Amino acid sequence: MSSPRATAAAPTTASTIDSATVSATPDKRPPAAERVYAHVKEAVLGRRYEGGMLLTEGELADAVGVSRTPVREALLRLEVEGLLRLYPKKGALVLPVSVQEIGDVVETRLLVEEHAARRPAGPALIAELAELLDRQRELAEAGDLAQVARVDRCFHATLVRSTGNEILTRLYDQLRDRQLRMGVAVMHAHPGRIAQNIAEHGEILDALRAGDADAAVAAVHRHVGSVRALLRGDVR
Amino acid sequence: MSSPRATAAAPTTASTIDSATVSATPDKRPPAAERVYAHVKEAVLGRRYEGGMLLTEGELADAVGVSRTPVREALLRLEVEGLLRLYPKKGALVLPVSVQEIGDVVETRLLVEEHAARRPAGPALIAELAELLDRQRELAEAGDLAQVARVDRCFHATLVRSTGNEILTRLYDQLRDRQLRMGVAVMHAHPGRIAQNIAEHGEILDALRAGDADAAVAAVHRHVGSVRALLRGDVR
DNA sequence: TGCGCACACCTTAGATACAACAGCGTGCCG
DNA sequence: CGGCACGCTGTTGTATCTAAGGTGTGCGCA
Repeated sequence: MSSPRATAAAPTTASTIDSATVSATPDKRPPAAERVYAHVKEAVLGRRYEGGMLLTEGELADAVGVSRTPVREALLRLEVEGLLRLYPKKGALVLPVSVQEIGDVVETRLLVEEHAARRPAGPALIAELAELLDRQRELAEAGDLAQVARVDRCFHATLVRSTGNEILTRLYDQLRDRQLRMGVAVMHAHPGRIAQNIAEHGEILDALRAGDADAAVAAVHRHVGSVRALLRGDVR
Repeated sequence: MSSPRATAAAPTTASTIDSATVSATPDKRPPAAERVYAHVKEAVLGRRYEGGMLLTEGELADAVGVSRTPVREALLRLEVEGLLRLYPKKGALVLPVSVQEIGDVVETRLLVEEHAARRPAGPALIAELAELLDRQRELAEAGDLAQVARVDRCFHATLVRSTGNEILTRLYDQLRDRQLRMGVAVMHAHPGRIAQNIAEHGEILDALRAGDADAAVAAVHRHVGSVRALLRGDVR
């Protein structure tokens, strides 16, 4: 634990020039500080770092095999995203999911998505959404739950992106990340939920196709509403 | 526009800091890295660092009188807030305000504020807003434009905060910051605007008092709409 | 004269070293 | 026996140092 410096992580120690430059190293350098960010984020979202846990820069530095400097960077970004809270001289607290947070996330999602659904949808958008929906159906039949969830998220993200508003798009992505912490097992726990999910997507798409803004908003409202119900039940 | 190199040496009007930091005050220390954040943010919002300018860590470190490490931290935060864009090995670009950004900010403001206005307002909220409006009237008569702007912002922020949604509250604050870059001189350039602003606030408050959600939303819509018109005209 | 290559400078990226601070336990003193 | 104070430990905050990357410029060569 207390080994201060990374001893193992030396992929670039290959001193022989030729081998290093040409073929031996398959360019194994995902931007360093990014690794920490990805590591922590994944761990927090995947609940491997549980809420209430206190992370320290040193620990993470060891765990990922870098120094504290990039760790700091990553922690800062994650705090802005609302996953951590940095305490001045104590460490980084993994924020526990609160009822407040769940409510806020869902309310904001609803606000953004309804806004997106209210706008008239062009043919390109409709085609894109239709394809995503098809894909989701296939994956659901194949039983690939993880992929289903991915496409589900993509469906919504596409809708939001269609507003052309970068602020909302970025915000929405963050919301989905935070929501990930709340309901990872939702789909898994309720297999029937997948069919309902797809059906609701279909309703949204149909309303958009028909150019009926009110219906689209209503469909989104129902859809997010049912997600909220699931999350409420999933609070621990 | 195309000036490639940063000519940012001059704007260090805050050079008085160093004298303050060293000896003048014995036990006074505003959180260190925060100073850089405040410095840069203020400079960017106040347009002393103009859009398109390329800041370097070293310059800022010198300017504020700290090392590059806290500068890095500040720059990172500011990038997330959308004021800067960090280019991998070049520096921090002060993002120029674009038409796209103006549109996005106003659209998002509108979305959030309308949402807030739609909710029924309790007596406490109404009282608070009424007091702010009064204060604004007084300040306007006294001719204190800066304070008027401050209270104006507070009025809206209070309304948004009344939703109890922390995500929206934080978002809204950021939006107002970004808007600051776009229309600092708006109020000053159009003195008659102040009266209109106060009148529009009054409309919002009245609608909330009456519990008429639709009217409140409409009033907010008009208000933000007129702000948008001003900003459009203020684009340079 | 024009093109290309190489070097030099300026930048960030990351690592490490150092200082200050907070919390806490223990031991001393009343 | 209780309270206070001191010091120890673990943490972040900051500074400095080294490596690597990129860009522009200038020189050499065709």
